[in-house]
Amino acid sequence: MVTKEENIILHAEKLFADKGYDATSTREIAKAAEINISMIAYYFGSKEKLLEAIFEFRMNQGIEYTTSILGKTDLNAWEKLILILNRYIERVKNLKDFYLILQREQINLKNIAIVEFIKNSKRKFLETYKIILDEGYNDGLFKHQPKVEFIHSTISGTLFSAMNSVSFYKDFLKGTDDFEQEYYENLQIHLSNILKHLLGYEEKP
Amino acid sequence: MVTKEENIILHAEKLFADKGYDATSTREIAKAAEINISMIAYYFGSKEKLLEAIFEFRMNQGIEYTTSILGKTDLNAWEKLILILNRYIERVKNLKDFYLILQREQINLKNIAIVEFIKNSKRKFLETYKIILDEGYNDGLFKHQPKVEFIHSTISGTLFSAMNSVSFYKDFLKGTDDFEQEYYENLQIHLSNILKHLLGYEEKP
Amino acid sequence: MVTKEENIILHAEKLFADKGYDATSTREIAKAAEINISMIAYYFGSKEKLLEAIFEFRMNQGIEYTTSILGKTDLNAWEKLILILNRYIERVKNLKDFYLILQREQINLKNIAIVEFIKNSKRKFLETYKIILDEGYNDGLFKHQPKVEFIHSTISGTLFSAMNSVSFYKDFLKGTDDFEQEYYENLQIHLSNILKHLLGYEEKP
Amino acid sequence: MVTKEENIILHAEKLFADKGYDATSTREIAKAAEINISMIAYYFGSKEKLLEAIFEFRMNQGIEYTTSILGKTDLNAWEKLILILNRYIERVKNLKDFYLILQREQINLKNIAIVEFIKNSKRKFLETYKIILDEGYNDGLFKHQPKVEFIHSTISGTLFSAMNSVSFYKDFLKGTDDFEQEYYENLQIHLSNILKHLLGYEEKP
DNA sequence: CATGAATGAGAATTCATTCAT
DNA sequence: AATGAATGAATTCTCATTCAT
Repeated sequence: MVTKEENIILHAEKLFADKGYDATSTREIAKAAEINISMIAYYFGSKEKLLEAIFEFRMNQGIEYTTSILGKTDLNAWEKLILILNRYIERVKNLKDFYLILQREQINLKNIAIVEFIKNSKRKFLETYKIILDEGYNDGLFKHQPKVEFIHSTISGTLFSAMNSVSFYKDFLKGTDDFEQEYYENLQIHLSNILKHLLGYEEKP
Repeated sequence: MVTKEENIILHAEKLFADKGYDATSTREIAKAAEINISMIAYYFGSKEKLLEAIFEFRMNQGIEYTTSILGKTDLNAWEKLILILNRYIERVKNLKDFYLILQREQINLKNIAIVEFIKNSKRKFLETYKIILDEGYNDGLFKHQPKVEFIHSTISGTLFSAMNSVSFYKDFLKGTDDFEQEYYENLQIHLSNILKHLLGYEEKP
Repeated sequence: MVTKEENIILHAEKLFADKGYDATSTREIAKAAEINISMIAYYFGSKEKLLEAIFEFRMNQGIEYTTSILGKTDLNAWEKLILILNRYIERVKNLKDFYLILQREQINLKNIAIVEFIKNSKRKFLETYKIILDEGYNDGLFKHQPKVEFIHSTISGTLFSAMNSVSFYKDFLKGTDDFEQEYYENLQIHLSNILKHLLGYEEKP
Repeated sequence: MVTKEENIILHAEKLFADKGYDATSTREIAKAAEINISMIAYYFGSKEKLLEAIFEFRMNQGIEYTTSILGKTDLNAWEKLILILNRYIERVKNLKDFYLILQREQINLKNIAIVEFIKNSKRKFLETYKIILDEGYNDGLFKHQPKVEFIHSTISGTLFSAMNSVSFYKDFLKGTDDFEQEYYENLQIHLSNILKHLLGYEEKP
C-alpha cells in the first residue's frame, strides 16, 4: 500500500534522478504521479520541500541500520565493517535513483535542509567507522589506524564512481548480460580487499 | 591575456560550478563576464554549446599530459603511475570548479558532446592504466593484476569524494587553516598506499 | 456568450489578419484580448496551435454547409451550385479576417495541420462540384463538362482577388458609400454568368 | 553577369517566397547570397528597402510590356488581349517566387512603397483592359461591355489560385510528370474561353 | 480535501541594425 | 568599399505558485 504522498515522492525521485531537480517541472511530476499540479504544494509546500521529503523518506532507514550494527555483540569489528559495507553496496544498488540525486545535492549544497541530511549521514558514517576501527584495533584485530575520512571517501567514492560507470564499463569491457551482477560482486571484493589492507587485518586461516 | 571567449568561459565555469548548469541563467553569466547577453549566442551558439566549450577548454590539456607520461623511458611503471596520480590530484585541486561541473555531467548524461568528452577521458585513463599495469607486471615490479576499472573507480571516486568533503571534514575534524594543504598530502599518501597494495608493489629499501 | 478561448481566438484572428501571423506577437494578442500572455500557452499550447484553433473554429461550419446542400432533392444541379456560390460569397464577405489569414496560409504552407485543413476544404469543394456537375450533365441541364479544378480556381480566385481589391476598386472607380454592397452583388452576377457559360446552362424562359 | 545587388535580390526573393518576409532573417539572406550581413544595409538601407528593391526589379518589365502591346496596330483587340493574357500566364509561371511574394504583399498592405507598386500595376492593367475592351466593342468585335474590375479579378485570381494549387491538383487528380505543362495549357484555354464569353467575342470561321 | 484556471516573473534565443576599423 | 563584432530590444514559451471554488 502506497500513500498519496509516497506515490508523489516515488515519481518525483525517478524524475529528479533522470533529469535533475532543476530540469524537472512540477507539471511533469504531477503528470507522472497522476495527480493535480497543486497537490505538490498542497502536500509538501513547495517543489524544494518535496525534494527534502525524498531525503527524509530514504535517509532514515539507512542510518538506523548502520547504528543497529554497532550493538551486535556476537560480531567482531571486521564482521561489522563488512556488514556495513555490504549493506551500503546493496542500498546503492537498490536505490540508484535516490543516490543519483544525493550525489548531485552533495555537490550543489543549495538546500540547507538537505545539506544537513547529508552531513548527518556522513557524521554517522564517520562515527561508526571510528568506533569499529578503534574496537578492532584495541582487540588486536586491525594493525593500522587509518584516517576515517579517507576510509569513507574511498568506500563512498569508489562505490558511486563504480555505480555511475557500470554501463560505460560494460561497453568498454564488452560485457555480456550478466556483467552487472558480477561487477557488483567484484566491487565488493575490491573494496573489502582495500579495507583489509588499510586496516592491516588478516583473515584467520 | 584573456580573449573575450575565454573570459566568458571562465565566468560561466565559475557560475555553473556554484549553482549548477540549469540554475545558472545566461543573464547572470553575461553580467558576471560584463558582456551583452546576446554575445553568448554570438560566440558559442547557445548556452549548451558554451558548456561544451568549457569542456573542450579544460579536457584537452588533461589527456595530453596523461599520454605524454607513457613515453618516458627513464621512469618505471610505478613512477609513471605516481606521476599520473599526482598530476590528477593537482588538476582536481586547481580546477575545482571544472571538476564539480564534470561530476554533475557525469551523472546527468544529457549533453551528447559532453558525454563523449567524458567517455573519451575515461577510455584514455583506462588504456593508460592498462599499459602501465601490464608493463609493471611484466617487469616483475607488480605482483598483482587488478581490474583496471576498479583501479580507476577508486582513484577517481576517492579523489572526487574527498574533494567534495574538504570543508565538511575540516569542520568535523576541527581542522585549522592549514588543514586543506595537509589533507591533500594525506590523500596522496592514502591513494598511493592503496595502489601499492592493489598492485603488489614493494618499494626497494 | 463568448468563452475565454473564443475571446482569444477572435482577437488573434483580427490581429493575424491585420498584421500577419509572424508580425503579430503573443503580447499584442494578450493585450487585445485583455488576458495574461501565458494564457495563450495555457489554452492553446503555443502561438502556432492558436492559429490552428482559429482554423478549426472557422473551417468546420463551412464544410458542413457545402455537404448539406448535396442532399437537397428539391433542387436541381444549377440551383445547388448557385446556393453554394452564394453561400461562399457570403462567408468570405462576413469572415474577411479569416479568409485573409487563409489566403496567406494557402501560400505559406508551413503549418502541417493547417495545410491539411485547407487541402481538406479544397477536396470537399472539388468533390461537391464534381457531383453537382455530373448530376447536371446527366440531367441534360448542363451541356459541357468543364474541369472542376479550373471551376474552383476561377470561383475561389475571383472571389479572393475581388475581396482583396474592394477598397482599391472603390478608389479607382470613384465609388460612393454603397459601392461595396453593389460590388458584391455584381460579383455574384459575374461569377454565375461565368459558370453558366462554362457549364453550358441555359435558364428556362 | 549579375551585379552584387542583383545577386542579393535574387537570393532574397527566393527566401522571401519560401519562408515569408518576416520569417526570413537578414542573416539567412546574407548566407545564401554569400555576402556579409551588413551589406544588405549597405546596398539597400534596410530589410524593408530590399523588399522594395525586389518589387522595383520585377515590376517594371511587366508594365512596360503591357503598355507596348497597345501600340501594335497590326493586331485587333482580341489578339491584343490574348497576347497580354499569355504574357501574364508566362510571367507568373516563370516568376513564381516573385508572384508568391506579391500575393502576400497584396494582402498585407504594410509597406507603402510596395502597396503603391501594386496599385500602379493594377491601375495599368485596368486602363489597358479598358482601352482594349472599348476598342473591341467599337470595332464590333466584342458584343458585351463587362466590368473591367471583374475581368481583372477573374484573370488574376484564377491565375494565382491555379498557380498556388498546381501541386495539390496534381496530387488530387493523380497527374503524371507532364501534368504541369498540360495544366498551364488548359488554364490558358480556360481563361480565354471565359474572356470570349464575357466579351461576346466569336472567332471567325 | 482537492481542483485547475490564472498569474507574472524569468528563461533562452533571435533579430535588424550600427559602428569602429 | 567593405567588414564583422557588438548591441539591446523583442520574441515565444515555461515555470512554480496562488487562489477562488
